[in-house]
Amino acid sequence: MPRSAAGTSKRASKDPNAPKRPLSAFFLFSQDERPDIKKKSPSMSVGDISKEIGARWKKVSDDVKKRYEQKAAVEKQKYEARVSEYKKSGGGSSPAKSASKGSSKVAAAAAASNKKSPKKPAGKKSAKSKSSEEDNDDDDDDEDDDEDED
DNA sequence: TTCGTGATTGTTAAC
DNA sequence: GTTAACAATCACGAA
Repeated sequence: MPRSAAGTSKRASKDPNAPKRPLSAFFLFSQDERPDIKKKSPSMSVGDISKEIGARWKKVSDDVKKRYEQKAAVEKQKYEARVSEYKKSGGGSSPAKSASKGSSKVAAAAAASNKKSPKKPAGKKSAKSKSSEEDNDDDDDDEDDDEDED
């Protein structure tokens, strides 16, 4: 089924400043596998790599899956916390406010996305996070790691 | 120069 | 309960 077919904007309430959704177990798995697949097959396109990841995902043992699911659960908790903060900051009512100083990373990311993709809400192509914040320790510094511009 | 496309699965949230 | 959007990734093409 064509997921991107419907342009009905069922979720018109999508806020550009809303926290990004957490990565699922499969996506965490893909992040680990993608570099490996790329290394083995540099000529593979993103779509092909995705297929390969999907195939591998079906083959991995439950133990491995469980490990990724646990990581995904952690991400989910962080996401929920971020949503909480986001709603407290205005819940999209006043994006400018949160962008000013309300939500740390969300605002920064939104600002960055906004600068890069002013047309798109959350920037489907935001990405680039790895290149930019590869030095970012994957802990939970997403609460307050920016704001150095002030 | 900048953005969309493609392809995957899981999760979330709107209806 | 159902359904569709959206999450990461990035080379490449199109405008």
